[in-house]
Amino acid sequence: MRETGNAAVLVEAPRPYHHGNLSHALVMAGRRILEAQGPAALSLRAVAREAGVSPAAPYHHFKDKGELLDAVAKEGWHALGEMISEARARTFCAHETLTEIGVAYVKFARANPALYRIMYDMACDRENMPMDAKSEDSAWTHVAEAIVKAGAVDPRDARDMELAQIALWCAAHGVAEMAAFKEFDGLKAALGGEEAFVRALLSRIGVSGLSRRPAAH
Amino acid sequence: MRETGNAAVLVEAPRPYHHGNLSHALVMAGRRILEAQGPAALSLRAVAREAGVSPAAPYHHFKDKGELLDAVAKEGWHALGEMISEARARTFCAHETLTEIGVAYVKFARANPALYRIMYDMACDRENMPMDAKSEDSAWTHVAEAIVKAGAVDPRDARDMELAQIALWCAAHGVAEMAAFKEFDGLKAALGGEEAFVRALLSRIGVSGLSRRPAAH
DNA sequence: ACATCAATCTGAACGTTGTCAAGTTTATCT
DNA sequence: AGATAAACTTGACAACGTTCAGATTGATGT
Repeated sequence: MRETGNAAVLVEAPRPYHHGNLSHALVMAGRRILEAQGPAALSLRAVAREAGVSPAAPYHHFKDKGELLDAVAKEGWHALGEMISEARARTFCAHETLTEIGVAYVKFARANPALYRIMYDMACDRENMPMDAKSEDSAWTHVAEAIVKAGAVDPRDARDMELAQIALWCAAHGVAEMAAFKEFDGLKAALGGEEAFVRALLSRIGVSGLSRRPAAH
Repeated sequence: MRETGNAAVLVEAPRPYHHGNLSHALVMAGRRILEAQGPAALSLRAVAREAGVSPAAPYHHFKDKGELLDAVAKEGWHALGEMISEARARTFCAHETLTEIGVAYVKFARANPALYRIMYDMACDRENMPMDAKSEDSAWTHVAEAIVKAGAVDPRDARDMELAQIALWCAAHGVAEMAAFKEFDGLKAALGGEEAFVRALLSRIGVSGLSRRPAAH
């Protein structure tokens, strides 16, 4: 890609003036900082530093700090989508699929808490869904499929369909963020680890039974 | 703004050097800024400015910006607790109570989104619950009571009890944050407003039936 | 091959933020 | 009254987001 010299013995070539593709490198640097030092350390300048460029360089690729974070978030949603796809591929019965997708979602959010927070923040304002439902292979459509397979939602009732999807998303999001509370460390341990805790909550919420039509009260 | 003159015709006395009780005034100023200008505008200096003191004054009452936010959050949890109490007082049947508590929770979070975000952030790290369960009259105990009354949770199984409470909390939190997505504006309108949307989600998640023991899959 | 040009990156700057040390003002206690 | 502690101000520092005028480069057209 870059080096002109004979041997770049170490990792990086002696950084040519033009970086190759900085925008991608910046996003990666962002993720690295997020994982290593937490969300408080994620400054534009720190990202630029990590990528080895001047503090003003990012402005040629992103109009804002916000736009950079957007890109990081997009990356995150993509990665989460793959986790969900894998979870779906591992399962057979539809109820199981819903549960496993939920667990995968929560696991991802818990493994990258700072990233997940940014993903959520960025998705809030956007008009369009993070994982675009248009794509045939999106996680969103996988969930829709699983819900239909699982039963009682009439796939012709688009509104009800969407509600069920959102409800599942709510549950996953809620559990993911609650699992971050220190408060529950004791209970987690008592249940045999965080995954058990998460599964217990998801099943309490009735994720695997989300397809049931709600009882009129 | 300052005037020392004879009559403080308007709201405030001509602020003596010692502010009375600044800590409280700062918390209030914080809430005001949060509501009026959003979370991005909530800087220590802005809060101090709003309270009419120098940027360094808050440090005599809070060790950190974080500690100030903590205080703001505490205020928020208190206010939310009152909403929940009211919701409980309005209802009779236990299923209804659970639903109405959920709706009240979400309504509060949606009415003060920036404040709610801070409340969540601050609760994350803390060891102790935001609404302390010890108090006889806490919202947490109200929920516990409603869950027991609603049925199938064995109140002697403390662990199961706690799980049910957390599950309800997850649901409320999830719905509250999902309701912030612009994405769903269309669906909200189609359902006849945000409250209808929220109720549909909560009932889909099965909040009113949270007391059911989870089905083994 | 060479000049041109737009894209890319640097350097220095501005205003704002969180935080601290040192000084000033007020209240309280003896 | 005089001393002591509490509450507040002033002024400073580094770090941040952002901008802008230039320096550097790879690509393009001749």
